[in-house]
Amino acid sequence: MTDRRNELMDACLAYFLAHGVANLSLRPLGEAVGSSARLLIYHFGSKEGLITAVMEEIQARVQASFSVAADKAASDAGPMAVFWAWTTHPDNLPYARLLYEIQVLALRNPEAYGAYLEGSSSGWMALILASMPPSPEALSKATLCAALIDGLLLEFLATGDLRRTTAALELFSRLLQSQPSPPATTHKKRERR
Amino acid sequence: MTDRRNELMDACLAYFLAHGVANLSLRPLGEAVGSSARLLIYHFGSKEGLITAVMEEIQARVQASFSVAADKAASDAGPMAVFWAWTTHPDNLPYARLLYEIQVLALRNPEAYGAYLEGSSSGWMALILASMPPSPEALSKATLCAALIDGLLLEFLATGDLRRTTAALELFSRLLQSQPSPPATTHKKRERR
DNA sequence: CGTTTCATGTAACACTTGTTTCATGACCGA
DNA sequence: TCGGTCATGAAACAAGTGTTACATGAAACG
Repeated sequence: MTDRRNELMDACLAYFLAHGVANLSLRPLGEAVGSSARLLIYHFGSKEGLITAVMEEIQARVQASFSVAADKAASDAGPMAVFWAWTTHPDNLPYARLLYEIQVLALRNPEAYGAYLEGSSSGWMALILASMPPSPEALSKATLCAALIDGLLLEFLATGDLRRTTAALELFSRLLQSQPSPPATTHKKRERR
Repeated sequence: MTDRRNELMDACLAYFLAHGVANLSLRPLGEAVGSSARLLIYHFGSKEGLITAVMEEIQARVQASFSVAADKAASDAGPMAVFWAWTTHPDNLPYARLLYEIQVLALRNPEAYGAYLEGSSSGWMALILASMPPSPEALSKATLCAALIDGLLLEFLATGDLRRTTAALELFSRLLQSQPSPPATTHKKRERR
């Protein structure tokens, strides 16, 4: 019943990753996936329905793929290094690019794209917070880490310079580990790692 | 001679800041600026010519506005704090949003938008590098600072949470100042931790 | 077999896109 | 006053947009 629909969904997903969603047009998309604009509307109701369906699928895949990677290397390296390695992998990079695109689109019309932002930067915040020991600065620290990954990833996408961006991340990790405790706490308690 | 053109340019610039450039359409733009698509093409040659002209003007304004702010508070606070305060100012924020938009657009078609990326993240790299003492880790450090500002700004644009993002930036500044020297220099190899 | 549902193709509809053509004033130097 | 740029308007053009109406073939089910 939804057999052909699933096939189309997979093909559309690949097309989204390759061409983005900002200037999406049904007729070229239909032709690229071996179908037609007519059938895309038939199976997904409308262009917006198609985008919604595909983006939900993308979000599910991203989370699934990342959770696998995160479990596998839970305490192997730092969580940030794990996430960085996963995101910059060539297989996963198109997802990041697409999520950036949607995030920027959502800045202008949140009612259309705001729903997909859960999987983006602020969505990872909770995940980061959960993997951190609670502290009065946990929120700032999580924001810091998330923003840094975001910025480095955008820089990597723009320049393709994996070495420089990775070096910057490693420098940050060193900074983070060298100073676990903020300047003014009650009384300098030893932090064990 | 180019009198009316300058008026139109100013109005278009404001429209760009308010509505973005991704889904720009000449007829609504013309109406919004008290003109018509016909005249926009007449004065700027084509839609692309208009975008080029307006983006160049925007870039000039951004650099001018920021250099003023930077001179005024050169060593007042840290350079990052100065830049952060300038960027998050409500008057300047639309510029950042537009530059993000163009940066993401440039990820998909660099031949159209790549030229405007000089004012964006990687463009600031040289500026940051110049304001830093030279060191073997200067490049990583500059990349780190630029990416962090980028990520935090994107997070601020998406969530509007100025307090949290600013706190994260301050935490980062503290981290940076607490560890000015990298781990492995010539002497002093007691970096074992 | 008849009927109903699903999948698909063709063609159209109403609309928007960037751009161009033609025409009309307005102003300005000669 | 004449000629010539400059600015502007109305309308059209070809192409592309999402979407829909109509028709058709196949397959499933009674």
